Amino acid sequence: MYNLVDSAKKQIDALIAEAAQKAAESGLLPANVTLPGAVEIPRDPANGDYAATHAMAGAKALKMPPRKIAEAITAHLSLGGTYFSRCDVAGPGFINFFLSDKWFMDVLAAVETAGEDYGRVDVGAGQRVMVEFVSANPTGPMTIGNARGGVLGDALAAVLDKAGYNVHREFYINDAGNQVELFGRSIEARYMQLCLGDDAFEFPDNGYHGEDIKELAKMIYDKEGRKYVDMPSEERVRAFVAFGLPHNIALMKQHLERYRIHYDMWFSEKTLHESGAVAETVQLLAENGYTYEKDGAVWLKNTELGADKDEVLRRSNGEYTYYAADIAYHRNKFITRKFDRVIDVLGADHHGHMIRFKATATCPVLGIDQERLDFVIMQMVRLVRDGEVVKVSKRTGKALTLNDLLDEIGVDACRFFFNAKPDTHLEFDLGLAVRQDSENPVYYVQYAHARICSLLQTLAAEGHTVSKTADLNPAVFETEPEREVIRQLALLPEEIILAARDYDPSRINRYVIELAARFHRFYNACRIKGEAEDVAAARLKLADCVRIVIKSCLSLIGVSAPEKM
RNA sequence: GCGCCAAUAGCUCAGUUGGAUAGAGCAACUGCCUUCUAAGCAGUAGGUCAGGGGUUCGAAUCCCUUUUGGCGUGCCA
Repeated sequence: MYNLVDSAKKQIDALIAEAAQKAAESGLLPANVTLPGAVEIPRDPANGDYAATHAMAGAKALKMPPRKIAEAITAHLSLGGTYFSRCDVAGPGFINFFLSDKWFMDVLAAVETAGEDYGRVDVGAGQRVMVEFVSANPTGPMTIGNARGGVLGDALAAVLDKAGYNVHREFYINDAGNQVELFGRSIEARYMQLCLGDDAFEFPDNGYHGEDIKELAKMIYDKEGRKYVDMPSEERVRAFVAFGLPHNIALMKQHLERYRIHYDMWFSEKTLHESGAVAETVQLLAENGYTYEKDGAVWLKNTELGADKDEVLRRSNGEYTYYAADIAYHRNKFITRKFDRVIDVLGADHHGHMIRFKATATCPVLGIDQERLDFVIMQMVRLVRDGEVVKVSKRTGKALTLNDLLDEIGVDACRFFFNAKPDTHLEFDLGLAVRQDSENPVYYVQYAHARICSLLQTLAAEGHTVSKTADLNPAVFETEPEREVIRQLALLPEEIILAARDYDPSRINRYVIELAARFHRFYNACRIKGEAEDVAAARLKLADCVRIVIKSCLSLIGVSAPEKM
């Protein structure tokens, strides 16, 4: 575990505390003061590699001008044996620290030692965390919204893994309930129309109008002919569901694998009904007075738990609702399978459900630890074609499927593009996305990787191989572009910590774009061939470290790192 | 109506627990390949951080409010 940024910041905290103590002893500062400031990385490197705000933050408590406090501190700082070569007081009272050569070398050494595991931290301490994501209804193909949820969930899981959590990826299959019934009746209608003519059988209200339903009916017809025509409707629908669901689920698995998403488990909602877990959960709530009956249905007193409305758990027809099953499902996650933390990645169209479910989770008899249940709500994807918003709906069948999207723009571009901050709306312009040119930032990053691979290969052919950090001249990185690259390399562990803390894997995109940019700048400003031997060796090492980190970041977000472009 | 999310350059978006002169990409314009990949780099131009109050040494960031947009508010999932 290497985190040179954290090490440097901690050193500064300690240095300032020590200097403040000495300043107090010499009477320059009041005694027994603790300064609350923070250590930051200034935007402009002219303001130092790190800046401490302690003097400004403490001005009020000490009743002294910030600059005077800063000067009292710096007068007592001893930087010998630290990562810093000098420090200044600047602006309103910042104490700016400048890094020494040793720090830059230690960063490269950290990348060298850890390899592609560089950036790993242990904030998770091995806690078991489940990330449930996509969980699309198996009543049709996955859409562009699922494309976003898939990337977000999978990359979040990868980030949490790198942050030291024990991660489990799960897909919840909604293979029970009304929508499944409707799915079966939609196939039935298409099948009967195929056998008896379009007007011979009425299509159900709110049925699924997609082409895929017609194809399923056609497959049944081609395989078994008119066998089902005279069967009672109920039996026929059951048979069609039994055919259609596994077919669709297999297809979803196939498409998600293509999207480089692999689940540890596909969890069937139906099994919760069959095992009695749903009935048991509703029973438990009823026994403890959290339910009431109205109009023949069983309701959950969710308003008593802080929600804006009550929920039906068992419909008047005797069937349990999705809501009841979802409670049972979360009891399964926490109680049966004992996950330390559960994260559900949901679309914004489910946020109402999330809010009410959070209220339900406070119900003490359920044993769901709401402190350990988190939601990532991702805003909708707006699909735009030629400047016009395209309306999509699974039920009307007018959706662009995930698989079509992968055909059009490729897995890499798709994974990179959809890994955007969850809580902002994402505009997806079809015309733009189809373009496989430099407009897409994924090529920018991949190009940096390919460029380095080519560079290493070319130089290796001339006898220049990558050295060990220990063999480098420690004072050789003199130019700003070189140092900028190393500063960025050092930042990865912090990025992993923040991405895991905020459930925002898109930080990795931004991080790796910035790393690539700094590398390209370095590449244009600094040559390797023809330079003095120690300079060439150090720069080659630098390039190799960038290669390692780009590759591991891309792998984290599920994007390939080509060696040639 | 109520609830959740958002509003930053012409467009798409960054902006680290409140920090120094608000950044990048695209689009526009100007340069840079007989030398390691020009899918690259350097530069120019572009801003009432939606509007208005407040908190403090200091606000795009925190609080209040108004406006605009998206989503939700089913015995659907």
